[in-house]
Amino acid sequence: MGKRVSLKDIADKVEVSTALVSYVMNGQEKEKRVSTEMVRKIWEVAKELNYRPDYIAQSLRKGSTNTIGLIVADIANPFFSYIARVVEDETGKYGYTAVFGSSDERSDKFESVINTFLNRRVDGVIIVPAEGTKNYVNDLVKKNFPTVLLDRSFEEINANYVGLDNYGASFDAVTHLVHHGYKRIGMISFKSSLMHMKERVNGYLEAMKSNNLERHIWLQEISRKTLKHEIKKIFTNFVSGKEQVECMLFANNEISVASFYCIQEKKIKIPDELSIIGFDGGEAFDFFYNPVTYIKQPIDLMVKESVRMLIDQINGSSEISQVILKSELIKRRSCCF
Amino acid sequence: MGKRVSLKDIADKVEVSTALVSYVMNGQEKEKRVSTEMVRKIWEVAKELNYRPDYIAQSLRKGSTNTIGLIVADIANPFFSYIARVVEDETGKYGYTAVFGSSDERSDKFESVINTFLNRRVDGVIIVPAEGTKNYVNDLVKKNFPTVLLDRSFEEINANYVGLDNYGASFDAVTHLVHHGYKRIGMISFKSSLMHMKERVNGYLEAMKSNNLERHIWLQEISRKTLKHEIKKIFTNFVSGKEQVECMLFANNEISVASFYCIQEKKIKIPDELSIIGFDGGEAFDFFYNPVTYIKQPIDLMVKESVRMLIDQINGSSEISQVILKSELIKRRSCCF
DNA sequence: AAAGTATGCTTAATCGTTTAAATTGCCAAT
DNA sequence: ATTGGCAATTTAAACGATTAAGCATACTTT
Repeated sequence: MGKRVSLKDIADKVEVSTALVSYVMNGQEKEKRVSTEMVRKIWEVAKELNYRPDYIAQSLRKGSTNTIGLIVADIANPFFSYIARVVEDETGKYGYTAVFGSSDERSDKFESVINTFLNRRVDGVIIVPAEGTKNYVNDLVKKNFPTVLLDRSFEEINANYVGLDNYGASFDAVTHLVHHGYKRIGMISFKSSLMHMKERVNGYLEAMKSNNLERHIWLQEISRKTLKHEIKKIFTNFVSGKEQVECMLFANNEISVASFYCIQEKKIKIPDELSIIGFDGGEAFDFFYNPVTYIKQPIDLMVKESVRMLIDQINGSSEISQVILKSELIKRRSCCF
Repeated sequence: MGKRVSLKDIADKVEVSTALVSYVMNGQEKEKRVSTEMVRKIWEVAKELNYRPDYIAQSLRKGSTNTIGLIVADIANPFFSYIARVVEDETGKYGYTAVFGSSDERSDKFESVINTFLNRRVDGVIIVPAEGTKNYVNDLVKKNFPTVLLDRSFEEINANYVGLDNYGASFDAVTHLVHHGYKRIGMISFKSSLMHMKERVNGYLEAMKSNNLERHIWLQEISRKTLKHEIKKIFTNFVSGKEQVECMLFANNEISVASFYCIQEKKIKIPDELSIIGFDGGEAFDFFYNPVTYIKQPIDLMVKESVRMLIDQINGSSEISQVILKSELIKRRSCCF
């Protein structure tokens, strides 16, 4: 493979020092008083040799890579791949490149990915933390490593965070259902120590209570590892009439999609036999035979804000802030019609 | 932020040279005859200081970054995000990290992304080429830069390539339809100079011809830029009875999904009024009110193969090969029922 | 004429590694 | 006594950039 062209190659050809070439390449010809004629010559040769700066060498010298890491649960999940896309575009605007990694919701993979990022000297990270990564994340934050938590956070960690008002989202959704006459409103969520999940559940519970529907609370907290199996069990019971529930709220898109498959298979009529409402949206929600009502997160806004916060930190700001955004209920035929 | 720990910090503390520490860190204690006692001490201090090698420095010195670049059309598109996920896992197995970029099917963005990759000194690239990038890709290949084309290729370029038997996929799909009694079979595809698109169209055309259905050829080659608008026009005409077509083959998932939205909106009955069949699959295909028959690409296999080929090249192999894989027709209710 | 200053360029250290080659002691063999 | 060999370690260059500091030379000032 053709050898790379370095500053030295240009310097040799023009018969000057590499310093001078560097100044010109970086547009410092004014400050460093390089003669007009020399600037011309150097650019000419640089173009002739098709010079490309070596970012690796620049990074080593400058101590920064102009790279930020994004770690999500699974880049193949539409929710996260959309986030990735916006991160890519947004960081690009600031002259940064984004690198991605999937944690699979496992703390060991999470750590391995983030260690790789750190070894590669990313300037900062945007993290959708996985279960059990609290201490690791806390260490990062304490070390003052530029970090922004996205979508999920931990209690007792004072970190930059951008996320949804999850409590309010659930609360409002349930309230909306109640206003449409539903009483037996249930929820399927993950057993999780992560704040966002807890808040979604709390919003549901509190909304039920404040509407005097405590006796109708129907909460299935399932484990991610046995997702499909547990969902299947729930709907088998539902079909056999064991579960008295008119409407189900799905706590995220994984649960939603798994439920959709089950509902489709068991030919449960939506919304006649059961109303449903989920988080996040996506193609599955749009094309389910009756489009599914969902709680829409302002992903673009969330990502823009988190990138901005991260870049601020990288540039030295030590201000810590939590940004909580409002969701929007997209009403469709799967309930309240 | 806490200063990084370097080899020198360990060396200073143990009072030896950095070379010795480097040998130990790289497991070369045998070859370099480092004393057992010294090995112990160095590891002890390394752990105490929590030493992490600086990949940037290593890369500069070694001339390789252990990174490969993947460039797709849009990381938010489920087809590509799934590819990205498999690439991430697969490269990980070889000790490589993957970086991603989206071209948005634009040659200028494509070049800008790949230039960034090259400046960052990725060891190789897996490319889903965009329209109009043939010359650029050709240059890479000619320079012997490790490159694998995925999903799409160009004529007259002798590059490593992994893709589908697109001609056969279309041909077989149409043949299958013919066997089920369809005659007026149409296709919607993109106007494109890219091989995979042309082949899909050719497969359709040839299958029509060899079944004596030439008179029923109905081919809409639309432009990606005006996708939604043109799709809308097509279905408006269809509804008004202007188009005599019983079944439509969608040339990729973008066209499919755009069509699904239109079909849903216009309440066209599938498969009663129109049968449909698409490429790629995904949640949209699964949840469309009648699940959509589609041509399934063996993505896992394709990616595994392309990563393997790329790593081979990086390791010095100069063998060039084209791997063409077979698709599978996933039959569902949107046609032939 | 001496001193000051503006101009245009070079020198050399530095970032954190890797690694070929050199060095130092020590012991055994001639 | 000299040589050779081995074990254990050090030295120093290299990767490709950046950048503070230094050094001529020429041009103004007083």
